[in-house]
Amino acid sequence: MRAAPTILHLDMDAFFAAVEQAAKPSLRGKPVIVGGLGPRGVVATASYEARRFGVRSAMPMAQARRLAPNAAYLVPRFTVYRSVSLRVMELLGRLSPLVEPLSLDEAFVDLEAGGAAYDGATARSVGERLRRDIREVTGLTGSVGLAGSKMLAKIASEEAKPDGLVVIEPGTERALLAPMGVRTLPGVGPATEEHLRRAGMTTVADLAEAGEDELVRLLGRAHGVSLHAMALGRDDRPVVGERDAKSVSVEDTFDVDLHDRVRVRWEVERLAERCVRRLRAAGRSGRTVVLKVRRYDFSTLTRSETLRGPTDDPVVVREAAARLLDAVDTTGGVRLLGVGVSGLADYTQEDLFAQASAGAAPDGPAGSSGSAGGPGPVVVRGAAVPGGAGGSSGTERVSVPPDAVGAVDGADGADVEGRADGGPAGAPPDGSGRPGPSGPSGGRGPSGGSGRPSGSDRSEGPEAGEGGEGVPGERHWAAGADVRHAVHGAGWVQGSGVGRVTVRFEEPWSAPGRVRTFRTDDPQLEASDPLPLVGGGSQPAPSGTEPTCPPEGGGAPGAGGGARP
DNA sequence: TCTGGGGTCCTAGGACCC
DNA sequence: TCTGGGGTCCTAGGACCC
Repeated sequence: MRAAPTILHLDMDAFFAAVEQAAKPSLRGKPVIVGGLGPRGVVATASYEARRFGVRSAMPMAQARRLAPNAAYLVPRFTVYRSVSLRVMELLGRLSPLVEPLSLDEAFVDLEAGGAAYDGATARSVGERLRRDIREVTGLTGSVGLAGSKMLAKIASEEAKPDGLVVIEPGTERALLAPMGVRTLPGVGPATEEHLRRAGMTTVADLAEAGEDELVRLLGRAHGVSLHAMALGRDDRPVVGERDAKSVSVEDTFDVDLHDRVRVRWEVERLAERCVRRLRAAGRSGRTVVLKVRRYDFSTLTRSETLRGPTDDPVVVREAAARLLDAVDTTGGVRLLGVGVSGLADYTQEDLFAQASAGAAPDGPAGSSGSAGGPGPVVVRGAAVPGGAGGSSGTERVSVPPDAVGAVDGADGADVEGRADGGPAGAPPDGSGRPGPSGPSGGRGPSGGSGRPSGSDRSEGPEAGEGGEGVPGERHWAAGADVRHAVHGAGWVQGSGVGRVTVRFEEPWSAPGRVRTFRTDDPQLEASDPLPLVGGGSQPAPSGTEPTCPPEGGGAPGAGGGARP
């Protein structure tokens, strides 16, 4: 809690949807909903136009379609969101060395640390300038909150939405918070809210009044103490820059529940390999493998196994995941499967190599039972070894021998080898022809029909390397995806079905474009990379036209029904 | 046509050790 | 040989956030 409102919280307005509107002129001013499009999809972001119909984040897509049947429904394009986000984060970096990103569209900035502001007036002008810069560089709007603590800065930006700025002057926070609902405070979700309500507390003032002891009794130590402090407006959490990830995981929800045990196993192995690819892309290895299973009735369980040393070997992770699956009853059907790795080690393969060639390869029972030494640089490779409390399992963990280099940088060497011994090959065991769940919905990919599973993969890794998911035979065109036609140029998929695909040909800087329909197997049509949103640096300038301002965009003439895929 | 995907943090019990 | 007690690691689950 500081005496000047020099903690800034930025929250981009309806980020994914706003990016889509900036990229697709015909959608400006119209309801746009981004999320999974399959039968089990949910809304990731709804534009403000769509919110007027009652559509909200995390709402099942089916419900959104009932509320706003004429909205444009689009699959997320994380590559684009990530690049826009990078631009925004760069702007924040100019204000202070202390920037704490919370997600692609949100961050805290410590203005004091950057010497950018020292009181309410300077903070406000920094915030206003930031908003202008963001608009200029990205064409999008963001809301800014300024206060003396993170909690209040975040509450302020929420109040500022959309497209605004709010400063909470230190000294006024208690009075401001008192009448607000408990859900305003970070860390209070539906469960805690209900818990508190049953105890007769619905406002922040109620919490402050209840006292710390009472809240601890009700909610447990950590939660109770922090909630009481927050209710009094006290929050000393510092803004912290880049933090290392603590786990990496991937999961898929299937369009229809999986019953076939062989298929379930095959999916688990596939997920394990995807997970390892992400792990490696981040240059890390991990010690605990976690399997997640959500059953037909939505009950969810996790099983984990801790190895004797960290690994990034796909074979090891795959086999551990498969072992964990063996102990899970899946009768009744499986809705979701996930594989994760935690207990991440900091060093990379390069370090290990250096270490191995330096002859410093560790020996002896590192990290075995007890605390001695912690997880040393012991890489589990080849032989999978649970390192449970007893540590009795006889299998040897293997440290990296110098000659393992081939397997190390040839990540795929290990991969291929793994497949030879029964790992997932190119097609699912049930012969359904595609790895993705094939359901009544016509065989869309996992994760709600983005077509390609990576469509909803927000990994920072090279998601294109995910194997492409090439469906032999028919091509699938996801709504919102970028395409290029040999004659008509750049466009995006507005919808597809019964052997036809409808494409709107327009670019971020063009006027709303025309729609044409093709056969799904039209050889002149191909998937393409996304176009950059706005000029800037190396990008093609939006010659002559207005800088992209999503909400207006010139009224989107001639877009009768244009928003509907 | 019920409920995504990627994370973080906390709690609680049991094993194990000193 | 009656039951202490603290610390760490592991596992499982739950709440929450975007």
